[in-house]
Amino acid sequence: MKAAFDAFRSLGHPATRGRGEILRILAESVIPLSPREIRERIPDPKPDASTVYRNLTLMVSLGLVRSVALHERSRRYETATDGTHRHSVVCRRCGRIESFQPKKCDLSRIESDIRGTLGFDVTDHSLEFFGSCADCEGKRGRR
Amino acid sequence: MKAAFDAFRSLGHPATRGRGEILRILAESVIPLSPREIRERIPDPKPDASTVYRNLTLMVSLGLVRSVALHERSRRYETATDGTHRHSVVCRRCGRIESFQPKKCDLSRIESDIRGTLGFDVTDHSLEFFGSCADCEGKRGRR
DNA sequence: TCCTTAGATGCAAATATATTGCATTCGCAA
DNA sequence: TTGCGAATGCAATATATTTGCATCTAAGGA
Repeated sequence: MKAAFDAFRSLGHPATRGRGEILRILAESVIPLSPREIRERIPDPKPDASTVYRNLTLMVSLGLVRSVALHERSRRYETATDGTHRHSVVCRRCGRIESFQPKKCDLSRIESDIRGTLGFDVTDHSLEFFGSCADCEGKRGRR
Repeated sequence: MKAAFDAFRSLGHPATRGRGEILRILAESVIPLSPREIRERIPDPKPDASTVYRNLTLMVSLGLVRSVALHERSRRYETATDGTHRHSVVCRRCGRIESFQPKKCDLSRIESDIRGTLGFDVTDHSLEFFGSCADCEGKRGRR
């Protein structure tokens, strides 16, 4: 967890326990977490919820964390420090979430088309999949 | 707008003015709209906000409308009746949104991989791009 | 190690967004 | 035209997020 602290210091922000905990929790999770879930996993004494929000915002702007939108009421966050990029798969029936690293995520063609037609310089994208997980799939029709 | 009314009736739901207006407004918009924006565009007398929410939820479940998550506080909605599928591009600087129809959106490879590795039956996906629009791009560094 | 200070935190209050219960009204099929 | 089940308005409530401000703390310098 030393690395987490250095990440903040080297970017000119004090390293606090809460910040370290948030990064640790996100690094340990295999799926993106909501601010509430993150806070619940921090051992007591927990930081105030507002602190968690403020830190997540900061971390996103520093590029340490990425926000993910899974069509829920709140946003989720995932670690971005490992340079990887994950996509989430959400079950529309039970809400189960899984994340995976794409073998190759080649959207560069689309991104260059966007630059050409809309003049946007695309820096990143967000891709989520929705459907039914294996369990719910098996139960289909049994309602 | 007759079509909109028939869409509801044929699905077993009464066609009301509010429902027709919501579908019309979404069909006329070139970008996804938030519930608030949709309601603002409905001529007086406007339906109650709760009615707008209830109807959007219904329309999503009927497949008439699709929800889009652009990493904002609220969800946005777009028409789904034309069978097309759009992707949004969001400017991180000014918030400007543009939508486009992908020439070809071939994520079927990824989707079949997902079925194979995670056992999920993927029925749809959501893809958004983020970056800087042409205007903001031009202003870069001029802060 | 102690001191200083910019920045971080806790707490409370304010907003924004979304949902729900219930009485009333409306769409539409007979 | 009438009756019923579904839709709506309204008010209350829930949830998510943001903000002001007083206090506390991390981290560099003396």
